[in-house]
Amino acid sequence: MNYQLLSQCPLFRGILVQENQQLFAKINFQLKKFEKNEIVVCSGDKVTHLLIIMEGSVKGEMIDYSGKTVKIEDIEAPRPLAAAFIFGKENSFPVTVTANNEVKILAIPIPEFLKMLQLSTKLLKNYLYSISTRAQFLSQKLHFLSFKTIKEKMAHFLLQKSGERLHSVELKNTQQQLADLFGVARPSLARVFSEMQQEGLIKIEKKTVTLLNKSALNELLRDG
Amino acid sequence: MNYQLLSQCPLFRGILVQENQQLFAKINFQLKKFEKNEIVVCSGDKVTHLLIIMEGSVKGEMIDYSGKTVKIEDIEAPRPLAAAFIFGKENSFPVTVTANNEVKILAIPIPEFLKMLQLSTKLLKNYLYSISTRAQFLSQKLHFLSFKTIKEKMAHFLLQKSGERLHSVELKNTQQQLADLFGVARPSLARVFSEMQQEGLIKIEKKTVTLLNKSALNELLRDG
DNA sequence: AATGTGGTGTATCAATTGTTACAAAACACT
DNA sequence: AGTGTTTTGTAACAATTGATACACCACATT
Repeated sequence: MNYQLLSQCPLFRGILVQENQQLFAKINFQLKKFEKNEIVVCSGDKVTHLLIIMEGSVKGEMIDYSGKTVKIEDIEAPRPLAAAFIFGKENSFPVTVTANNEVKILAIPIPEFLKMLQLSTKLLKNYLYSISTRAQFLSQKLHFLSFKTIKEKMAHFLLQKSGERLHSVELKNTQQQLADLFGVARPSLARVFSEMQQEGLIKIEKKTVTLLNKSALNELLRDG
Repeated sequence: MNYQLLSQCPLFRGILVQENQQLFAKINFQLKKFEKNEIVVCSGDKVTHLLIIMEGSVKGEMIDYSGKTVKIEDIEAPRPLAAAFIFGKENSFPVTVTANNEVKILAIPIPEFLKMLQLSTKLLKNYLYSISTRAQFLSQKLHFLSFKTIKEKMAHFLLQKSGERLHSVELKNTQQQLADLFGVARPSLARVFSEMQQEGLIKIEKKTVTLLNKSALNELLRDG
């Protein structure tokens, strides 16, 4: 197996090639090959292994309620597959995964992976880091979506960017990119910008947004 | 320490009292007492310990950007505190935690907790289960919020409830409860119900919703 | 039967946002 | 400076939803 490549995978980052070799020597695992268009896992399959793509890329497709398939995302080597679904309540794949090209996949049975986690503190840390960070990311995203109006989202965004001390924010994205991030239409975003400016909440000069009234911005979040 | 109580905590569920005793004998930990209104952790503090509330309850408060505090939630014993923030990228508390009454808190340094995870397979499983399930929950919630119109949310809800085979759904909640779940106003929900009925998508009889055109419902999700 | 209560269907109006369109401004490149 | 492209500001209108109000129905209680 290519341990050099493995160490590029977030899960095994920072672990010496030699350590990995010793680690894998103690457990059972399989290295599976899939031809192009071959199905790797089916939606609904029980998750029994940790699957790590070592070579090639796969696509995830969801089967909708009428039977049609909709492409979700591409995953490229070297990355684990559905890491959040290994140990959770719902332990069957939500998507059907198909090989985009010739693919090599490392399959570690869950009990074996548990063993590995207990053998290597670094691996355990890496794994906990990855799923915790993902949970944090989701949690933050969810909090962001909980703001209903564009003005609230904007206030939250600006306050977060500025931190506790600063009173100005440098926008590094275009309005269009910001609008996409917020999930709103670009003119709507621009309208909110000019409204907030008229209300004396912010001042916009080119790409710099100055927060003139942080307290008022905060109240927008609470009352909304 | 009260190991009986500990085993009621999701993290230690299914582990014999005796095992827990042996486990805790091998590590360093502290049992801290806090008086009412005493601050347990401050927003911004580095997360250095796993904190588990053993007795009493605490409240989490967020300090906003202008310095005011806003209550977020109450947490009652026995439950861990901010379990998702222990190992993630952002490893400082997002909230300030204060004791609601006299509180006993079990504090395990992170390196010690890692040791415990490697010593007890059951504990490791429990912990992975809890944070994975949380990630799944968040992911699902996020997916749900990604639908913009009420009609889309409704279609998703009904298709999910009905599954692949069934063609009818029994509503176990009132419209008000459903509206709260969707985060919309009750009359808006009722309006969407009647619109979808007029369009021939569904049929409503008392608490039973019959899905007349699953394909059309699916297309609502994709195009929206 | 009378009454009260909670849930539902619906209408009206206001607020917010999306859509489309277009002009001005900023920018990059020659 | 001149030209073409991207970005921004803004307006007019449509679509969606929230807010409020009220009538109606089902049901339980008396």
